[in-house]
Amino acid sequence: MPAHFDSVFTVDCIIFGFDEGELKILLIERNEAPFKGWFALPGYFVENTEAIETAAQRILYESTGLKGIYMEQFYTFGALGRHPQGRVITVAYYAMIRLTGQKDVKPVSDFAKQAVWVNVKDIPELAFDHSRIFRKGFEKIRNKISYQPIAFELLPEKFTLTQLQNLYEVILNKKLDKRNFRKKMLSYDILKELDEKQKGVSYRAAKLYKFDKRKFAKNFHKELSFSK
Amino acid sequence: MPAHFDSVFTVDCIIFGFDEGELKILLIERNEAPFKGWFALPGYFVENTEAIETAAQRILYESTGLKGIYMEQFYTFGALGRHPQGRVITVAYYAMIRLTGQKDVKPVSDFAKQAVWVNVKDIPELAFDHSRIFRKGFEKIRNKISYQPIAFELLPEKFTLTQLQNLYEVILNKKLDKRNFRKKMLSYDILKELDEKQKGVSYRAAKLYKFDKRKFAKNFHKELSFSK
DNA sequence: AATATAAGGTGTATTTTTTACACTAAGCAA
DNA sequence: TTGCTTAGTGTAAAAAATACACCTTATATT
Repeated sequence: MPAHFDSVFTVDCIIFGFDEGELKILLIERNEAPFKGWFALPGYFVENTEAIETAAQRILYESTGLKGIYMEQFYTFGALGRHPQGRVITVAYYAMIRLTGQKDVKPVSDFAKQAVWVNVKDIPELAFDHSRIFRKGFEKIRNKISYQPIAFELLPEKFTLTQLQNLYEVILNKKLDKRNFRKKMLSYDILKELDEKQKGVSYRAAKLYKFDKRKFAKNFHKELSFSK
Repeated sequence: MPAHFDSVFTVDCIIFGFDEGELKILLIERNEAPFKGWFALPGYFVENTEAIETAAQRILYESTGLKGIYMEQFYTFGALGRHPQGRVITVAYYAMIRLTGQKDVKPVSDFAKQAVWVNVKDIPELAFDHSRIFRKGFEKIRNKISYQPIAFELLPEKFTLTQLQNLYEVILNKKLDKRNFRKKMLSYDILKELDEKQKGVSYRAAKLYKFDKRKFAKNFHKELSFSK
């Protein structure tokens, strides 16, 4: 690696997952200088023959083994001095993935010692300006969830309304009213009620729902919003 | 200029102005290849010792002679093949400026033959992927105006409610109801009513208002929105 | 001075959306 | 059978959004 960079750019990714009622992101522990031993967002240099999008997809794949996940670019960081070795521009993306719980995450690249899922409430100080990048990205999805149904990507394909509400609650960081939440969510008419019920719970099982892309495309001109 | 670039990046700016009831952007006519003779967004390469923000400010200054205007980064374009000479990443910003009508715009740099204000409804096909950049930026301010008072930056310091409404109408591209608009805008309590009236009109003069930053900071937790 | 012209400025009733709030039903476990 | 835990439901009140039309005021014209 060169001692000093000239106009290099990287892609960093905030990869969100929802697991056991907690919103988490994937962090890697760096295995090389600078910031060796620190936690950081998964990211790497972009090849010169690679579109930014493609680089983001590659980084996601190297971090999680997943392909074809929707990623959204949310900001580009280019302050002087944000990288100790020289001028680096970073294009930041976020992704939301479906954690089935059992799936282990094994980063392929060797610049990372390990990858871990960390609750968004417990994010430590990160390498470079990654703390700032994280805050900006988190704020972005918090805003976006209010008018776009991005939350479904974090849930299993079949989910209960209570799970959906919990997810909204952890993203928005506030309690919502159960009746109002259900009323409103159902009123958008973008969910498909299944004939199935939850299994393996030691109490009354809840109905399962699916996100219905077709209905969404037809009905979704209104905006979603939750204030209590 | 090199025949082929390696990992170079640029900043392009959409500079909005509001003049005689029309929303316009500043375009330059390119004076060098590629796309010589085409219209393009003002933009240029970023120096390696320059923060992205600084480059955006510099480009604004070179295009308009203005300094210290608020600019917002809205997207970074990095598809392969978007520049005929090689890989170029472009960070796009928009700015909103106060056109006092008489002010001429004289671009300093010699890569531009001329700079012109063009109504957003009459934008021609632009160089590179600038048409796409424009559309994305315009969409952004259209969304943003609904919940942030960015519109005031386009108006003279003192303005009438009708002027403000006209501006909203051209940005949102729809007619608004006069009584509802006024009621709502005044209800936010972010305007200061002045003791002055419009001058030089051949009909009843309207009251002038100012945007009141203090009131805004105090009162503005709600969101602005207009649907009719 | 009278009149015409053009935009300024205002209120209310209706509909829609948001909010607040509490109990019964169902399923499992002991 | 009882207890525990979450599922699931409705209504009334408040707030926000919408639809809608006429009088006022300043200037220009005759």
